[in-house]
Amino acid sequence: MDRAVLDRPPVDAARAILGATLVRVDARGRRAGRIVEVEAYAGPEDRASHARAGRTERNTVMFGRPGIAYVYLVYGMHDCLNVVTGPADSASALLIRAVAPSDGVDLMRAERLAWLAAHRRKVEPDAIAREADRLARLPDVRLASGPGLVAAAFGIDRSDTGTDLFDPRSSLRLEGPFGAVAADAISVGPRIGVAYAGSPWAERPWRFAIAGDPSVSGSPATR
DNA sequence: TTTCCGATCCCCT
DNA sequence: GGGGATCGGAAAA
Repeated sequence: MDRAVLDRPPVDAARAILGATLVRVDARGRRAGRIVEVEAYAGPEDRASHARAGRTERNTVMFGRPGIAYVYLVYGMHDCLNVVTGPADSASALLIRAVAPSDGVDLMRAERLAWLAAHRRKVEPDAIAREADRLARLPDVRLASGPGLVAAAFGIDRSDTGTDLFDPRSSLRLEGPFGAVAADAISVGPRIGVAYAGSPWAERPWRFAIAGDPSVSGSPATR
C-alpha cells in the first residue's frame, strides 16, 4: 500500500513524495498537481518543528500515523499543508512547499481569488485590485509555487487537519507515483525560514526539490 | 536587483 | 505579549 512509502524517517519520505500527486476533489471540481518541493521535519528534538514543544492541541495529529494531514496557520495569513510521516508517533512530517499544477488550473485561480477576498480586509481596494489583476495573468506553473500558495490553490485550511490522505474517499488526498524521482534529479538545501531554530537545525539540508522545475518556490521571475 | 516591511491572528520557551 | 515553516508591494541601491 502507498502509505508504507511514508512510514519511514522524514528525510527518506521527502525524497519519495517528490513527483507524487496532490489531489483535491470537491463540489467545485477536481484539482491536481505534482509535488515538486518539500521539507522534512523531525520530531520534538528538531528545534524547527512544531513538535519542538512536545504534544499540544495544535500539533496532536503529528504524533500519530503516517499519511495524515496537518495544516497550520503561519504569520496570521497563510495555511500550510504537512503530511505526517513515520516512524509512527515520532511526530515527523513533511511540509509541502510547491506543486506543479496538472489539472484544474482555472479552479485553482478561482480559489486563489477567493483567498484574496477572504483574507484582505484592511488593505486598500486599489491594492487588492492590483493583486487580482496580477493573479489573472499569473502563469499556471506559479499557481502553487509556495507553501501558502499550495493551500490557497487547493482550498486547504486547518479544517483539513486529520484528513487521511490515503483514503480514496477523502476530498484531499495523495496519489502516486511515489519514489519516481531519481536522486540525481533532486536538489537539496537548508530549510527556509527556520533561523530561529539555531544550529544545527537551521542548517540541516532537509529541503528537497525537483531540480530546475519552474514551480519550485523562489524560481526565477517568481516575484 | 536586493532589501524592507505590512498584513493578520494563533500559539505558547 | 512576542513572534512566526509566507507573500507581495514598495523602497533602496
